[in-house]
Amino acid sequence: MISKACKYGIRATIFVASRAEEDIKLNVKQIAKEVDAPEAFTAKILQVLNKHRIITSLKGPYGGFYIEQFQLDQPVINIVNAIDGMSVFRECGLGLKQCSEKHPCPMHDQYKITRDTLLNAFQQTTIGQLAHGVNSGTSFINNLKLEF
Amino acid sequence: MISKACKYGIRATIFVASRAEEDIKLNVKQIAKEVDAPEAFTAKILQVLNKHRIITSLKGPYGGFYIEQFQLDQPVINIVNAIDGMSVFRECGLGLKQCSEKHPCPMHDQYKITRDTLLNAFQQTTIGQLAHGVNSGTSFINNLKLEF
DNA sequence: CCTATAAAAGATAATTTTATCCTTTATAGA
DNA sequence: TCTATAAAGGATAAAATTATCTTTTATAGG
Repeated sequence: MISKACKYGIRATIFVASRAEEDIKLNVKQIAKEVDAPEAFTAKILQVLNKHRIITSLKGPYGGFYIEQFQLDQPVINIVNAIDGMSVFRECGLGLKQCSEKHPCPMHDQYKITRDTLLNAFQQTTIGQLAHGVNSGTSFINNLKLEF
Repeated sequence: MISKACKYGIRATIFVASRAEEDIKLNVKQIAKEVDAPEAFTAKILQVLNKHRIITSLKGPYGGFYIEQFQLDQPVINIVNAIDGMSVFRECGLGLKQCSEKHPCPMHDQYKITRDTLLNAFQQTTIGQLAHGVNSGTSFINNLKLEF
């Protein structure tokens, strides 16, 4: 449903947002490492996010990625839209090109509910809210590092 | 979330099920055509479905695919499980390898709800029920053929 | 203005998923 | 037993997605 690129993008954005207070910029290496994503691929995704004004970037020394106050209030759906587009929320659960109330697939009603539930979650939740969860230690954007 | 192969598989199964009454067997060509899926790929999928006893096949002349009465009562989740496996219903919405109540990603609760809603739909719905919808004309397994 | 740094951009590669083709096996009927 | 039919199985191929590497552009500071 949602691409791997988009998931990396959401995690990266939340990380950058979680550091909004500190007046520092994060570079690709730091971000990729923190969110357990491949570095070069993360760079591409950050590029897209910057282009869509989800986050902000600055080139050169002391440059990097950061998030501005107004960007913290953006809903998470903006990230999904930037990377995957909105079509997933219109697509049929059984893959039909035409599937609607008038011409529904056999699972239309049930699938629509789940699709809309997820869309709603993405629309109602802001980047700032998720970053706050991470900062307060109630949620995480990376995997557990198991020492051995 | 759910692969294209799985969607083709569900549509194909529903079609075969919708013809359970008639004592005929359907061949790959007929099935692929009816559900708007590529023929050779559909053949592979039908193979898997037969192996998992979602549908039944018979080789040779007058052979083909058909569904038995007891198979009509199977929940749709059995098709998903046969083709994609159950891992999608355990996977993290933001792609973390470890994501659980104890170590949740920032969207864990919300994503879990949608994931469970869909799982529940697949578990509660039988193949026979969906086939009935198609037979009664309330739902469809193929695209509209627009004449021009 | 020069240098070092970091993102942007462009080209390419690897992997996964989707799709096709060819050969083998099973089976019904003549 | 022979032939025709249709699925099963195996080997490839094409497309899409994920991932990497190299070059270019912007910018801060000396």
